[in-house]
Order: sequence, then structure tokens, then C-alpha cells
Amino acid sequence: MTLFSAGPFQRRLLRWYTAHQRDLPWRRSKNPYHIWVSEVMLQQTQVATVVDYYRRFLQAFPDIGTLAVAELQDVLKLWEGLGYYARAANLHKAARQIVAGGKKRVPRTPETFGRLPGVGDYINAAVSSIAFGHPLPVVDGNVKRVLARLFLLDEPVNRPSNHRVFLEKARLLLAFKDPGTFNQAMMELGALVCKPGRPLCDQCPVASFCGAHQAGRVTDFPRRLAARKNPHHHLAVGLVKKGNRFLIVRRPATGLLAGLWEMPGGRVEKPENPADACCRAVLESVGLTVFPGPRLARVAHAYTHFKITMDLFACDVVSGRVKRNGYQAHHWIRMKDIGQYPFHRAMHKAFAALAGALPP
DNA sequence: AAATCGGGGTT
DNA sequence: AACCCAGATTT
Repeated sequence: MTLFSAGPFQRRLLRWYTAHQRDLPWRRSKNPYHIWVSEVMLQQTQVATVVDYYRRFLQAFPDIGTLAVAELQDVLKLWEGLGYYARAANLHKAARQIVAGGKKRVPRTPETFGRLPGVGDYINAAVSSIAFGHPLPVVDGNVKRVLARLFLLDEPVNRPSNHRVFLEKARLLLAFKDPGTFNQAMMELGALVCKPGRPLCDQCPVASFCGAHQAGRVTDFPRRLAARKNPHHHLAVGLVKKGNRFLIVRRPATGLLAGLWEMPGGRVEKPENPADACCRAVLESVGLTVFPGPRLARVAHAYTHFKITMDLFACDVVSGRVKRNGYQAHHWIRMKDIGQYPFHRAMHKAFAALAGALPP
């Protein structure tokens, strides 16, 4: 391939970015903490999804000190529905580490910032370049796609060992004068023009530099390894009532949906019927012997690596008192209290089904 | 190096 | 349905 000239590429890209960039709330701020929060929320999450969460989060936690003294429950409540809840826990933990070290601001050097929980190579490069001007290239999903097309890179983008290939190309292109703006321009190009399905090459400011475009092979890139099929799981959970209250439990601090609340339950094992599975799972997880009532709801939900069907059964307590196994906490609450707790999406679907089945 | 970790939008 | 998204951490 001919020698790639970074200067003209950068000028074309940056001129396009100046004219076409979206007006996003975090681009109106120079506060490093704001930039940081936005980058964490934007991890594997589209811009349109993040905007409202970003505003609400910064209204509640306007600075690192405020976040550090907050309860994790309250941080998770503001993260509710956004997914990848370890991001919230790590951000919260990082804020506490900064305050515990006698500071109240984002570390200005990549070496220090990069040691905080939840700060990997991408977020370190993004915050360090955008907020502090450090010349570190960012490589996210958008940038990988742009680079694969620009340089006809055959390496599958979803193979971890190929990451360094993309990082080296990004480093070659990086504009040292204003690396933060350049990095954002590369990502914006991927999001608005160099899109996965139908790239808008006729609107692309750097099409004349693009190997895939010149070769008429834009849709051949990026290459990717085939994903394997997702398994399906059947879950059964109980609406366990005591008077006018029902039981909710808080999931463990690590793993799937860490720290979120739900109704107790578990997997439906092979020969089992869902109602029996519900009773068994309630007994195993909270120590209550319950008798199954009617099925109140059936919810379908998809996670990244599996799908679930979740059945919700009314349950009457026969005997026992709560003895938790695995869960962090339990509360007996009324339906009007559910807004006080962070629940995962499948649980919200169940609540919605209940509201529809039992109109007021 | 692969698996895990959400949820929603797009095609 | 499969793919994709301003990835990080654990195994």
C-alpha cells in the first residue's frame, strides 16, 4: 500500500467533524469528571440511550465528592435499565478511592487515572485525550470499523489478540495537536458515516484515503468471527405475599445484575414443571416453604449470551422464616414502593404485566 | 484468549 | 434473528 499521509487525512476529518458533529451534552462540558461519566455510560451503549441517564446522573452526583459519599443503592437506582451494572459500581468505587486519597478531582496523568476500577485502555485514552490533551489513540468499535476499511485489515475485529493491530493504525493517524478532538472525530465518523450496514461513502470526507472504498469492497470490512448461538433458560420466580406486602431480594455484589433487586426464584430444571421449580427455588434461596398459586405473568428477555423465559407465580407462605442463601438482603414491600429500589429489566417487565393483569 | 457482563437500536 | 454499540474484568 502507498505511504499514508496523516496530515491531509486529519485535516479532512477534522473539517468534517467541525461541520457535522452532533450536539451532545458531554461535548458542552470541559469538566473531566463529566467526560469520564459519559465515557463509562457510553461503553457498549449507544449515544441516544445515554443522554438522559447522563443528565440525571450528573444532577444527582455533580462532582466526585458527591458520588463518593452516596450509597451504592442510590447510584444503581440512577443506572437502572442502562445495563452492565458493574460500570456503576466501579465508578462509585473509583470516586471513593480518589476521595480516600485526599483528592477530589480526576487524576490528570494516564498512569494514575488508568489504575482506577473500571478504567481500561479505552476510557483512559478517551478521558486523558479529551479532558487533558494527552496524545493517546482511542480504539472503540467505531474506530475499528473505520480502520478496517481504511487499511483493508483482514484481522477479525472481535478477536482480542487483534486489538493491537488496530491500536497501531490508530496511533499512526492520531493528530497530536488536538488528540481529544481527533479521537472524537474518528468515532463520530464511524457512528454517522462509516456505519456497519450501509456506509454513506458519498458523504465521507476521507473516502479518497479509504482502501475498501477504492477497491469497491466496503461491505467486506470489517471482518468478524461468527458468534455462537445463545442458550435459552426457563426461570420461575415467586410473588411471595405476607399481608399486603411481598418479598424482594437483593442479588449478590458480583456477577450478573450485581446488587439489583428481584423477586426470589431460580432455574426450572429439566423434568420439573415451572410452579414446582418456583417453590423449590424459593425454599432454597430464602428458606420459605410456599404453595404455588396461579401464574401471574410470563416474561421474555434477552441477555447478551442467553435468553430467558421467566414465569411469575403467586405464592402463599406455608411455613418458615426468611433465611437467605446467596442474596445480600431482603425486604417486604408494597407495590407502591418498587420505585425505591433498582430492579433489572426482566423484573420491570413482570411488574408491567402485573399492572396490566390486575387493573386498579 | 475466551467468557462474562445488559439493554436497546438497526437491519 | 443477528449484529452492533465511545469496553472492562475475570477466568
